[in-house]
Amino acid sequence: MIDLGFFELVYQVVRLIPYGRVTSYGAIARYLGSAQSARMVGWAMNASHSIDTDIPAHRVVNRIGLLSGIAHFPNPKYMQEALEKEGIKIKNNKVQDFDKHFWDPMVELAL
DNA sequence: CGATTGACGTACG
DNA sequence: TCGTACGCCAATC
Repeated sequence: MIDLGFFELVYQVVRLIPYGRVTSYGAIARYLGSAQSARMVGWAMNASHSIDTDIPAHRVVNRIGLLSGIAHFPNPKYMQEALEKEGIKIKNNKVQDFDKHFWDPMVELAL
């Protein structure tokens, strides 16, 4: 039985992030209705390591496109490499053209 | 069981 | 424009 808590909601949204796109913690939080719970999104990402589901957490960055969670990955450089592999340019742990690659669940999913 | 922290973001000075 | 304070909710100490 799936525990439809804040975490599962976050996981579902993150899983919907298309290839070559990125989003922010705040965007997900707002989509879930808890605009000021961006921290919880990060918390959920941290817990994503423990779950079986494949969570493309590397596609989730903070509002400025900074890879704030890079240090929390098994291999820190995996996040940057994964993003670059998807065609996203990373400079100084920051997503270039973040606005172009930004995937807003509220817009894309047309809430 | 109470206090602190945390992969963030917005508001205010 | 930059720096500091607060909120949100769950997990950890």
